[in-house]
Amino acid sequence: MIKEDRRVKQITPKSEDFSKWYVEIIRKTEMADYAPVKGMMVIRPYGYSIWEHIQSGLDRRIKETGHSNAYFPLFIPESSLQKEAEHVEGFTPEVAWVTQGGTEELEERLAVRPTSEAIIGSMYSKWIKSYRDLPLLINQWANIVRWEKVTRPFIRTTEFLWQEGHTVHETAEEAQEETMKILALYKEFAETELAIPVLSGIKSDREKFAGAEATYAIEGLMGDGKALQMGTSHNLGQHFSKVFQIRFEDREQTLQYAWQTSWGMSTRLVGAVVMSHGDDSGLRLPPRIAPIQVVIVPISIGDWKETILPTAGKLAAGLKKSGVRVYLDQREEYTPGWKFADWEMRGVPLRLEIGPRDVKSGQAVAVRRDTGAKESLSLDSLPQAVPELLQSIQDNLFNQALDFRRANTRSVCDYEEFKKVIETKRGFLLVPWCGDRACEDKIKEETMATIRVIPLTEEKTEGVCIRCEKKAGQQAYFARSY
RNA sequence: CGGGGCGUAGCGCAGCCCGGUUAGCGCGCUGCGUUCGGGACGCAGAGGUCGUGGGUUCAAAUCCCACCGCCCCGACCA
Repeated sequence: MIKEDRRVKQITPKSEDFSKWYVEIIRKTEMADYAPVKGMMVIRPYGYSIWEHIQSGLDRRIKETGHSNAYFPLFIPESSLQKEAEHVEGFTPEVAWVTQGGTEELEERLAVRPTSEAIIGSMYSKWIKSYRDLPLLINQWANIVRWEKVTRPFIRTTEFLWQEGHTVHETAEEAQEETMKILALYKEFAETELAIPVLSGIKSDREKFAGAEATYAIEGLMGDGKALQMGTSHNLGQHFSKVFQIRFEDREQTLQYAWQTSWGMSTRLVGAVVMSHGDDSGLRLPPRIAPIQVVIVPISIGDWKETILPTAGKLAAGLKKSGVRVYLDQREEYTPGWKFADWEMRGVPLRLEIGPRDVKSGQAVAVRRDTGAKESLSLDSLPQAVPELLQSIQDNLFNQALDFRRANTRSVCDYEEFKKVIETKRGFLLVPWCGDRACEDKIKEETMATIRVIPLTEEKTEGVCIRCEKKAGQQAYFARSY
């Protein structure tokens, strides 16, 4: 029998060095590679395919809720970017500038978009005249540049891909409704497609988007106990409409500033999938976003090309017909054992092995990536059984991640205990908080933990602030984060 | 941007202290053959601006300076 450790010799164990484990997975599975410019990466076909599946699931939901895609320019005139004071202040440290076109110095510098509120605001002011033009519901898929000091593949790169929704509404209520609708959409997406349970709620002022009235977010818990912001939905109020003069004549024939929202999710989600589900053997991909959902490995013995391959080929065709993304690995230069390990590392949810014994008995051995469980299934049953198995794997990955998050979410009232848990176990800590920025800052200074979200409950909280012992009106989830 | 570590073949590393033939090893890669139900084996091969640029020296992977990149730990952020 094969010992466990033989399978994993290529990857640093997760428990030994999480960061190293993460980077090794990204590179060894050929998801991405470092580019010549600091902080920039190439997304290779395997990684890009995961992103494409994320895109399609998200794009479908965005369209189903009435939004249309459009595309705005990469460059933003400096004067536009500087209109919203808080926005400029927030983004200035990480904006890349174009100062020259060809050999000519530009009269006005151009910002490479760090986000598109400014450029979109300047266009919306031209398009919106009447309440009849509202709501305006636009999304764009784009690349973004933020000059970050510390980068990590997928999680934080200088350039990244994302979608950003930018909507305009007649009333504050409608804008708020939109903000919450998208927050719910993001949560549902993360949980059903990525199999990552997320907390959702509102950000503290300290953590909110530069220029927003309020920021809502979904937060996932990664395998090392650190939180990751996975999507944000902002209620922009009238901040941008006032500076970009986005005005409309309302139903009472008075001129009003419009109410806006913006929201985004990015290629960071690919990193979230790796860090939520991966294990010591490599990736474990949720079937819904896996580039390959099922790999068929024929056991290459003797005259296998005549005796086994036809059956394997028929099986592959049958699965493809039932909508499964299947790959028949008929490479001759690798042994079956090598292929098993390789596909496990790449996170393929389900493997089907077919050897001489299986052909004889009309079966195949199915091996789940999530549990490692093996079972023999009849070939006839597979076109039905495989989609069910994939769903079961999807559900199990979600449940495992949920168990992990539950085990690592703690209610704490004592600050000493808080510090101890953050230091030793990490995870989410739900604690009473007075609502003061000063306490939040001190907690960050002293423990490196920040408020991830403040849950959206109507319930009143009893007790006193964990840090200052004033009366706490609310509870907040704290964690160390990426 | 601060503190620490690292950069030698595609990947992982040795060599560097104490400068001195053609710069090594494992894996991977190429060819041929035997194999193949959990990372096969034999034989033959290919592959290197020793991160980049300067300097010291008769001589630099090795010593000195600068720069670049990556990783970790902090300050800032999808």
